Amino acid sequence: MPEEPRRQARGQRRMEQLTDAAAVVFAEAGYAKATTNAIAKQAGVSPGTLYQFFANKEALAEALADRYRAELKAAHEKAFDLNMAKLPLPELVDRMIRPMVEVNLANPGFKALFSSGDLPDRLTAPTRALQQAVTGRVAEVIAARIPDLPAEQRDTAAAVATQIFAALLGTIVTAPPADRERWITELNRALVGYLSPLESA
Amino acid sequence: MPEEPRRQARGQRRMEQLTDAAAVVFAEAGYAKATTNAIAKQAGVSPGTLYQFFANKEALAEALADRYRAELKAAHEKAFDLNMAKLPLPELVDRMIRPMVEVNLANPGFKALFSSGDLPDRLTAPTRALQQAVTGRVAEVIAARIPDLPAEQRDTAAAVATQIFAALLGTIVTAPPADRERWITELNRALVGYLSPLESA
Amino acid sequence: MPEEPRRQARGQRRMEQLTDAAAVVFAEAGYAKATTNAIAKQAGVSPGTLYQFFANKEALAEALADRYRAELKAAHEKAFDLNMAKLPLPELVDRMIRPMVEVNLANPGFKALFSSGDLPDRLTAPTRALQQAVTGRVAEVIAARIPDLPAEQRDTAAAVATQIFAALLGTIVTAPPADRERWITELNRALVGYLSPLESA
Amino acid sequence: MPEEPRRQARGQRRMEQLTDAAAVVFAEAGYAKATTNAIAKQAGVSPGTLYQFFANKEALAEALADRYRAELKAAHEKAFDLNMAKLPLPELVDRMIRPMVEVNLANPGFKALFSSGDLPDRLTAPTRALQQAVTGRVAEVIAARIPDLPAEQRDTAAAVATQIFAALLGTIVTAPPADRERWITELNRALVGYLSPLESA
DNA sequence: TATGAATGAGTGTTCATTCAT
DNA sequence: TATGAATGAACACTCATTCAT
Repeated sequence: MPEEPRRQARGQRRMEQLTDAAAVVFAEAGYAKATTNAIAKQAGVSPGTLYQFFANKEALAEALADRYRAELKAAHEKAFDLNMAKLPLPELVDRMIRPMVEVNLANPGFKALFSSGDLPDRLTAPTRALQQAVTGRVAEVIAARIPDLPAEQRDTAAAVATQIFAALLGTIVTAPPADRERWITELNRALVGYLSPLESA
Repeated sequence: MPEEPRRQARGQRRMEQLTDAAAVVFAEAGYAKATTNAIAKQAGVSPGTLYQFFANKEALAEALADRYRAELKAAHEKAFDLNMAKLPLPELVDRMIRPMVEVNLANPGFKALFSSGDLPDRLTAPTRALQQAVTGRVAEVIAARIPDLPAEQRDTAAAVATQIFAALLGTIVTAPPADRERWITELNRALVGYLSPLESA
Repeated sequence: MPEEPRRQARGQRRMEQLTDAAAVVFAEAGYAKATTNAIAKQAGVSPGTLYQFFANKEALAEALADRYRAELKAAHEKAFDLNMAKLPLPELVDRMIRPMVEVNLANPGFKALFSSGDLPDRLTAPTRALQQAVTGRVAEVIAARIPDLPAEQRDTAAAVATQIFAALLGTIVTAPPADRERWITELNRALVGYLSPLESA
Repeated sequence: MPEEPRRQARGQRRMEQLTDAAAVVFAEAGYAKATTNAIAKQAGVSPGTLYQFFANKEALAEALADRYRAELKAAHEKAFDLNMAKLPLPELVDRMIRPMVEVNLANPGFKALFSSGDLPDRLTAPTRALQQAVTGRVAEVIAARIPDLPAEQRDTAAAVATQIFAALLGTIVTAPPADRERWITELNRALVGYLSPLESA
């Protein structure tokens, strides 16, 4: 009797249902104002069921952040490999940026978790994890491009670049689609401007 | 008998007491989770008193934002004048940045209002006003330095610079004091990197 | 498994519990001073539960008014039919009045909703609905008894009769039981006195 | 030095100011929802001053009721004397009713105190006093007209008549001026209908 | 007398979370 | 597993009343 696997599969589906719903509600209301009851309803499920799978609102955010992390990673792996690290910097930056913007556009809840100043302390954890996933990836690319850069400088640069990216992401996503390209260009220029001096060091 | 002025003075003091308290509580809890009762208690005052001076939580935030705006302006005016616009860019940026960092360090609630993604819609107004005060100032300086730059490019640059600044502000303020200088340097490099290409256009 | 019906039944019971409690508290304190927390406590339930079933205090009053309307209708239908419209007027009036007085005596909150001057504007709606239910019934009876009476006169008479009734209801219900019959007689005389001239028109 | 009288005069004026203001606010908001601060503001006075003259909200209502009582009495005395008690009943009733309606129309707060179902228990006192002033006057007239009527019946009749009057007053005052005369007629018919059988007893 | 800032218990309402079914 | 009724502490805000000036 394949009871167990079936159950697990069902559970898996439920969890996705719920994180999907959370993404929608976080996107509409922001994390702080999102209510678990609203998320449950959006998932077509009772509040009790939600708590069967997630210990609390925060756990839901964490799961969502994990999912975004995975999606981000997949998008990057698909669009980017370390051989590209030697491309001209503006092009390299462009190739880094685009998939992230697309993941963002495709996932309305992303921004609520990725760039948010007003969260309860404990939620900073998943937010930070999400940011660090990006930072780590950026650090890798920098390492591939400028192998001689001391680790500390490299990590600092990656952190700063990520923060610049996070800051402008909101503007890009919120902007009318027609303006989006312009803001992406600005983001590119900002990152190139910041990173290029490192290469000649 | 200076009855009236005395009373007004008392009212003035109370309002400061309350915005002070709001700053503390916003800093600790963020705007969304800050409670008016907590603010009143922090001010050593009953909730009713708070509402004698401020119509609601939002009004408190607005008043606080106004105060920060004024303080920012004063700090800038003291430390900076447009003659400096012709200094070497890194130095210019440094002179712009430092007073803002100091105002921030001195005002724990600043960040909660200045860089916050998760606010009720209506609060976006004071937040935006605060950001725009900065953006405007930056635009002025750019205009003084690169008079031929088209207005649109100038405003875009000012907006982007402000957002980069806002993004790194958190890191600077949160960082252990020993690391602060390092982060300020990075912020400087980021801004210089972004802005310098404009000069040769 | 009769899960669903059982749940619904429970919900139904809760709603009755809550309207019962509201009736008691409205009766004791009047609508304006009645607090939802007091109603919840009277129902032996937490405030949150109250709001699971009723969107707000007003909704509770509306439900209560509806219930009274239904009870009134039932009482009338049981004790009265239009064939009686041809009885001698005093007897007819008596048969109209008695069931209403009884419903009133049995429902302590009735008066608070039926005859109340000091309600928030929006609550006037259920109050008015309740009064109009009575007015409508009275108009029907008048129509059956005096078919030739122009509609406008009939409706005016019904409205006035209802108001006379509402005015004396308080006295009747408040009076010591021993005096009640006396006041009912007076109410009867008042209504007969007002209505009888219409018959000879 | 005429200090004392001047002071008293000033106090008198203040009290009038305040009862005037209370009348306005009661009329607009009803007794329950009227706030003492609103009354003070309407009087152009601070809340503290209000409490210098009136122990509480209720005392204000009492004073207002007293004033209305006096005004009513004056109006009646001006328009009516006991010789009229022998007029045909409809005319007599008309002469009783009109001045009261006029006082009502001229005093927007009257209704809030005279016919109000939803008041805190203790306020019932002034309301009742107001109603009893009317009842007493009606009883006098009945006594003059039907001297042989036993006191108990007379008082009952006066009470009932007053309540009928109170009930329809709201309709009359609220109605569009064009309809007012019609409602006054109905009130007259109701009272005549109720009272005329007493005469032939 | 007059002021108006101050009080604080209390209001209607919300929501993360639990638990009997 | 799933339900959804139930919880209750907490929230933003109000207002009759007091009191230092």
